[in-house]
Amino acid sequence: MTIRSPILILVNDEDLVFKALADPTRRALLDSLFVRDGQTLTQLESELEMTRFGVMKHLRLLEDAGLVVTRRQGREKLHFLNPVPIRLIHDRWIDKYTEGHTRALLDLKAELERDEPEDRT
Amino acid sequence: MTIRSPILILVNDEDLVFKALADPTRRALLDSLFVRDGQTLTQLESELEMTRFGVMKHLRLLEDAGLVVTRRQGREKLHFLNPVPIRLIHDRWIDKYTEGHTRALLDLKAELERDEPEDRT
DNA sequence: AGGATAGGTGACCGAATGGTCACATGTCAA
DNA sequence: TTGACATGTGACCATTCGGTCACCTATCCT
Repeated sequence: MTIRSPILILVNDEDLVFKALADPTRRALLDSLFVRDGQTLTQLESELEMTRFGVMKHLRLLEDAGLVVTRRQGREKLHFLNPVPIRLIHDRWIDKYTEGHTRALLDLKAELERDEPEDRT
Repeated sequence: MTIRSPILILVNDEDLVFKALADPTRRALLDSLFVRDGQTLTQLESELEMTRFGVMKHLRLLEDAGLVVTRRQGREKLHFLNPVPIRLIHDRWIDKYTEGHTRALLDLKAELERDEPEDRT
């Protein structure tokens, strides 16, 4: 008999993770949870220019992908950010031996952008 | 007058990166380049069940996203994996103070899966 | 109890995406 | 120079995706 861990369930399907990250609204939701964890649907909706139904649909995809974990509290549903799938993406294509080079490039990039700030989505 | 670095051009639009990663064929291309870097279009096509045109279209998106860098050599075009955008995704949602916890969770997951191997896409 | 509030379901439509093909350009090698 | 090879372009079609709405269920509070 094998024991099935909750973590295995959280990060089951990689395709769901990448599909979930492909939408800017869903990335904004992750950003919001990164700043303040455990928000409800209504709280998250108030920060976006979208209907509640749209936000709900996006949160559903994030939850299916394991990027967001939820906990019910009375009639409210709290949403929490789960960093594990993101870390797995990193580990997939970043070689441990070349990770130093990547870090060095990013440091250089930050150095250059300090003089020339650039707008991002 | 400001100097525009090549690195800034490589990682310009985050949306292109996530859209590029959202397709399983494009992820397979990155996997192939991770194993053997600098492959041509024809080499990459031979590993996939798809027309040359389809593969070309996918490589175009990966290049626009900065995930793949190319170099022409005669009539051939060599493709190289660029890890910088992946590292940026990681840094966005992995807090440096909680990174240890994430690593610990993944170690535990690996421990559990050693007894119970699971198939992935 | 009963109204207000938080969350959920299924259908629907316009827009974007994945994949293929006919055709075109540039390069090597005999 | 001529034919073979590697790569590129634009149009086209089936499918998927993002967002909204009408309608429904569950919980809280007076």
